[in-house]
Amino acid sequence: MNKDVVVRFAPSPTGYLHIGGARTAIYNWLYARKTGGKLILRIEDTDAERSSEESIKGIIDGLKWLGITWDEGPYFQSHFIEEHLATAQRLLETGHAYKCFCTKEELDRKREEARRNKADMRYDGTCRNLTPDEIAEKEATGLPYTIRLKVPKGPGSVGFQDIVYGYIEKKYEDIEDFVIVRSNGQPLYVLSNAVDDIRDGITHVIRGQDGLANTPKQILIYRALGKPVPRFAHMSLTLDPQKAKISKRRHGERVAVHFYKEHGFLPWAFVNFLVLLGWSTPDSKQIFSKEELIEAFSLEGINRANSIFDIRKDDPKFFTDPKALSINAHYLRTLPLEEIEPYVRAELEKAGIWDPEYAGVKRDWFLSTVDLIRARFHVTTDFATLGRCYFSDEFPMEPKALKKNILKHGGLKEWFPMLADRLEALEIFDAGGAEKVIRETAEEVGIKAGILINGIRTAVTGQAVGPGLFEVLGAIGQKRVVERLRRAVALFNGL
RNA sequence: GGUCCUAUCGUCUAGCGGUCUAGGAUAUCGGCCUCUCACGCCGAAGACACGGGUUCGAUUCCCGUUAGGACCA
Repeated sequence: MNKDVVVRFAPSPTGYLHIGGARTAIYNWLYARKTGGKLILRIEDTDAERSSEESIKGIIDGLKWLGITWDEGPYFQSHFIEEHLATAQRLLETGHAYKCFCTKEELDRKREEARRNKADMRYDGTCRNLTPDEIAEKEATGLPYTIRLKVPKGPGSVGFQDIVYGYIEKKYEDIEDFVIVRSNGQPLYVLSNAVDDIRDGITHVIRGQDGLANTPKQILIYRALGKPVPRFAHMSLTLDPQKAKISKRRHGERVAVHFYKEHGFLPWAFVNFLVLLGWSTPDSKQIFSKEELIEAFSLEGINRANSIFDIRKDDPKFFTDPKALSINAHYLRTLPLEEIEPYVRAELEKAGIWDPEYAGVKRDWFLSTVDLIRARFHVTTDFATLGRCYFSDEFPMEPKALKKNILKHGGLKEWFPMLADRLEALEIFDAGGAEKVIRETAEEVGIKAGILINGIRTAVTGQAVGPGLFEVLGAIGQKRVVERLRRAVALFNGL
């Protein structure tokens, strides 16, 4: 293992794993695998109010489903609060931080005043220059205090070379002496996060662009602590079509990883889609195997502009980003059958139409049927819905198909039984044999073969569309085809 | 309000001063294939936010404007 690279994924367990978090996890994971480095999973659960066990489980399940593997952890930030506070104490002792006794009221007043003067409110450093005696005096009265980091005075600046955004610089004078420990004794995120990253030996911080703005503050903490500063790579954010940040509140389950698991996405297809949301190779390659992606990945390929996850809320044709569906469909029809077999099985089991023999004596039939129908499916759930007629005798009849392909041609009332008899009489029932029977019958009764073909398709599948009919008949099998044709005569009774 | 980031087809993006009459993917439309629908193949339409510079030459560099986003409050 390459000891030179240690990255981490550090989610807050305040909800399910959403696509933004998944993307961050994927980039960290890819970078670790690419460099032979180490990925640490750290749960930042210090917000006890909003954190939950359920959410931790959801995140871990989501990562596992995506196929993201980590080398260490999960660690829990809440286990290290003492260390965060001890670090603040050390900062106090070394003179890099100070106690601030200013009350909320005072600060609010100053803030209000600043607003009236159209100036920015930065902490004015009232307590920075307190003498030891003054501090002792205030402490003796039991006054609560926050701990603030001493930001250097003067004309300098903190800068760093972000791998994605380039050189970012912030003037000292634009940074106030920021709070690192609240008056109630809670460490702030900027501090906890930096302390954890130091302890875990993180060399590359790959995180959302929302961390960009407080990176200078964190660097100041590293410096005050005399620790080496890691490299930073901030990634663009994922927005909704209204260019608003995606959130559970606004978008519900649709932005959750588990939604895609439940709606028939293959995990790798989803990873492939997500990785392309804000990252690309110079040749704009679209489809990657895991090995290819690890090989091709680079932090430099991350786009600086935010990208839009094109969720379609009320689109009848696309229930989510069309590109995501397209990539999923691509994998569904091109992956080796054995790879999608378990997913199809899971869908059929969920629908209650799984036959254990599909994994036994009927496995060859099962795989070839999956192969026959998969080309026009987008998600694995389609196997249990659109593909139901191949695995169950109870399947819905589409009204439009019924009308157009069956009821419109009254002659089918006689032709269906005729075809049933002839197909039943076939000694070898296969695509070729069925085709011969159907075409000859069409000629005999003097109609276009298409009328019989489409009528039969609807009678045996309930649909107007599907694979070539003769292959369909071969897949459904002689007995069921004959039964369904005879049963179809009853469809005319409703007239 | 302050600071910072960003801006190429509807969407994801390539482009890192001339190779751009701006390439790919997806979505859309048309054609071929055909028993239907897909797949596949072929084709069409579709973008450099705006305004100034710099330069012999800007999508590319600089500055403003606008818009969006983030962070701090």
